[in-house]
Amino acid sequence: MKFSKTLINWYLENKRDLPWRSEKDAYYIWLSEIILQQTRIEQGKPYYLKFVDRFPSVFDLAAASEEEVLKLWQGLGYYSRARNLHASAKYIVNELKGIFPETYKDLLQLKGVGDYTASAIASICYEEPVAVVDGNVYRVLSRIFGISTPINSTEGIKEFKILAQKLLDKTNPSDFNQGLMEFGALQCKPQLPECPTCPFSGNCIAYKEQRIAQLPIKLRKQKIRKRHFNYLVFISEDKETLLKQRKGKGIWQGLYEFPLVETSGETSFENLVKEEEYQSYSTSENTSVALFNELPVVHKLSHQHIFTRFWIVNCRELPQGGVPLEKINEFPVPVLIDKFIESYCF
DNA sequence: AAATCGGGGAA
DNA sequence: TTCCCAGATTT
Repeated sequence: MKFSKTLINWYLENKRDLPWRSEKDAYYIWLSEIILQQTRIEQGKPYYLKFVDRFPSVFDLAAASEEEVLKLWQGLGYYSRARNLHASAKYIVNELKGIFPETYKDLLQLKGVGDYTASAIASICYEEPVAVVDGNVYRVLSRIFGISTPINSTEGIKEFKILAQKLLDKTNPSDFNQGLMEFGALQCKPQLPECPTCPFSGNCIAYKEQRIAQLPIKLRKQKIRKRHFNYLVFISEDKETLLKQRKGKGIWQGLYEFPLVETSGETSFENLVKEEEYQSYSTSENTSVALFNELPVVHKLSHQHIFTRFWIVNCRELPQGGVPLEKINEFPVPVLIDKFIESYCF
């Protein structure tokens, strides 16, 4: 039987019931696709429900502040997705009169929408015959067709896209694309795939040659950078603290955190404030400093390990821009900061 | 072409 | 621990 026919039959029998499934409105599909980038369904699902509830239309999303969008995104990671989502919503409302782009080519113009997401929206919402290639698709195709080209090489990216496009059922792109991904997620799993019950096992090259565990092939392992963060948690007598918004290039852009002193290693409070601008009000009289955690909290990102110490600085008053402690939960913060706030209980 | 950007779940 | 997740963007 034809590949696409077998696949779609499997999909119609096995597909999960998900909140965005059978949805055709591009706004909702777009929302779900951005949320699910590099994110497991089970992790993204509650966020999707929150966003749909708070922003039922692209107009609601466009009218919100970036801070509110980031607050709703808090904990999901890759925060540029939230900022791009918000920017694109404003672009759609202001430049396109709220009408969503309807082709792969036009969808690509949206910030945060690349080849995968444009293909997903175009095929699911408009039945445009463009194949999606996500992590699931790489795995399924590399195994069934026995392809050893590294999936994160320029060659591989091109080769798998062409193959998926060739296999695509042009009369039913939506079910084909979703079926291929669903098949990878449920049947052709990374570990211990369900080969005995697989409808393709008879034609699967990796299965025949016992290379299931070796495919797909992925190159390079990024080395992890170690960093040392010292957060100054000011607490004034009128129960205020200081928060600063992260700007510029690195991690957590747009999120808030306590005043940060990054050092090359563990350090003392004296060394901490010596070179920083906080000494004006952190070393004056009537202040007391206490190291909250002797053992650094290790916050692990996929590309860096952050060794963190929190320093509690009780002081009489803060210069300006203090945040009342009861309002601290209104700010979008990294998980690292949120966990501290939860554990400290001001 | 390679680096960067989060956080969590599973083995 | 290690790998991976409905990837995109910057360097």
